[in-house]
Amino acid sequence: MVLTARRRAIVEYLAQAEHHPTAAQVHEAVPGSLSTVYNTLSLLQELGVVEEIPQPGGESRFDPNTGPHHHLRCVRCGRLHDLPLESVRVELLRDDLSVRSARVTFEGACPGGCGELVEA
Amino acid sequence: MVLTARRRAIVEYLAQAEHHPTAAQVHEAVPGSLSTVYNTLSLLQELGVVEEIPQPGGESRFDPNTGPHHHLRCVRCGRLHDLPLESVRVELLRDDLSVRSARVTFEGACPGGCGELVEA
DNA sequence: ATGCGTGCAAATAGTTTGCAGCGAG
DNA sequence: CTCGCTGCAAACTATTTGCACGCAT
Repeated sequence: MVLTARRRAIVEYLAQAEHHPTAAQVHEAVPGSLSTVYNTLSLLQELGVVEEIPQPGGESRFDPNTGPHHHLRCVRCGRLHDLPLESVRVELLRDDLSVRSARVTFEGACPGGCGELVEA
Repeated sequence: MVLTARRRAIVEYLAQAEHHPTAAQVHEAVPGSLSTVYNTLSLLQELGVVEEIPQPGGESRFDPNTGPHHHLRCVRCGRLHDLPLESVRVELLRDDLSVRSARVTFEGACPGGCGELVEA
C-alpha cells in the first residue's frame, strides 16, 4: 500500500482534529471522494492506527489514537474528547471475570465549554 | 400509548434475555413484523426504559436496564453482559471537567466461558 | 365512529463494493 | 507496462417512514 498525498491528508486531518471526526467531516475537510475516505478509514483500521467509535443513532466517529484511552462525550455538541489513561482510575471489584481492557466514556461538557450547540 | 400483547412480549423478551439482543434477534424471538420491533424499541427508548448500544461495524444492541451500569463485551461471541455499578470503581483524577456520568465497557470473556464462537 | 397498533413496502442513511481510468514507479 | 489509488455509480445493511387495514374502545 502506498502513502499517497490524499491518504496523508486524511491521516493528518484526523491527527490534528481534536474531536474524532465522522467520515462526512473528513470528506468535507480534505479533497477527494467519499468512498476514498471510507476506503482509507477502513485501511487505517486494519493497520490499527484508527478506531471506529459508533455513536448512538448516528454516524461513526474515528479516533486516530493508537493506544488505549478514555473518552468524554459532550452532551451539548456531541464532540468526543480524549482522556489519557492516567487521568482515570478504573477498578473491577470482582475476580471471577477475565478481562483484557477497560474503556470509560464520560458524559459531560466540553473542556472549557463549547461554542456550538450542534455537531461540529 | 397502549401496552399491547405484542409490546409486552418484546419488553419481556428483552428483560429476560441476558445478552442485550439486536433488533433482528428480537424479531426472531417474538412474533410480529420487524418494523413493529423497531417502532417499539424506539418507543421504549423515548420512555427511557431501553437504551441503544451501537456496536462497531454491526447492528445495535438494546439494553433493557433502566439505571446506569457497566458492560462486559465478550471478544469471542460478541455478547454484552451487564455489570452492576457496585462491581466497578471509576474515578476521574481531574477536577477541571464537569461530568455527569461514566460508563465502563470491559472487553473479555463471557462469565464462565461461552459455548458458541459466533454471535448468539 | 375514532384512534392507535400493526405490517407491508418504499424510502432513507451510512457504508461497502465493482469497475474503469489514470498516474507513479 | 504494471500496480494500485481514485472516483463514480450501484449495491447493501440497518433503520425509518408512509399508508392502509383492522381491532378495541
